Amino acid sequence: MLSGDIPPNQTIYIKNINEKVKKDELKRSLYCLFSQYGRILDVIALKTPKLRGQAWVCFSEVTAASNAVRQMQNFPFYDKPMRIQYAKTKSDCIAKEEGTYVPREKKKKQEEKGENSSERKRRAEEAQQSGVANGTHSASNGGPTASFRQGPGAQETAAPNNILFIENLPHETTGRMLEMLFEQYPGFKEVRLIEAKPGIAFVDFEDEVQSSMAMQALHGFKITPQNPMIITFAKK
DNA sequence: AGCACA
Repeated sequence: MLSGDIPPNQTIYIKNINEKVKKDELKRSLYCLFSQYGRILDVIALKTPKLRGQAWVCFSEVTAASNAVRQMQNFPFYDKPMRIQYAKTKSDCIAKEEGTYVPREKKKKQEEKGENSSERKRRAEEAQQSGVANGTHSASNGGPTASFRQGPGAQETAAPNNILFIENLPHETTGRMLEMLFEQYPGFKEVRLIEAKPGIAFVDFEDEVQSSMAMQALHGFKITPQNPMIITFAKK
């Protein structure tokens, strides 16, 4: 097995993360970056001496984790190549979804089975609330959603050009986050956030062919479940 | 390098 002899897991373990980035920003960026592979149940990052520079991203499907491990391997994230493996153990959020979550008691190894059933029932009830920014939509599997529609009656659309206009961004979106999404595509030049208008941005590419590629790939990408990116060509 | 669930 290429990924260090660890069997596939719904959760990926990421190391070699730039330790300078704040925990909260880190979680958001990871969520942003990895939700192209599937639904994310939780993102875990701790800054304790033992755990800084590492993170866990829990997917609802193992296949999503597998694609993420392969395709994002060595991805330059905050200037450091990510090292990605499957997690060694099952995440709590996954166990909760399955109704098999048992709160760890001490420093013991986690037990596989043998808990009393009232505990189990109580846990299963809590299983519906998961972490971070998740949603109950089904789309967003195997890549950014590409729901392209240019309805009639919509406002006039600008001719293809090298500048993309991004709307419907969560107000917390940072330039860094957008950079990480768009710089994957050839010809990327820069992201411009508009101070006065949160929720929108411009992204410059070398030419309109390259901007089109990025648009097709990222239109509808959900930064949060409520925020599919709307991408059009900027009006010149 | 380091595998947790504040």
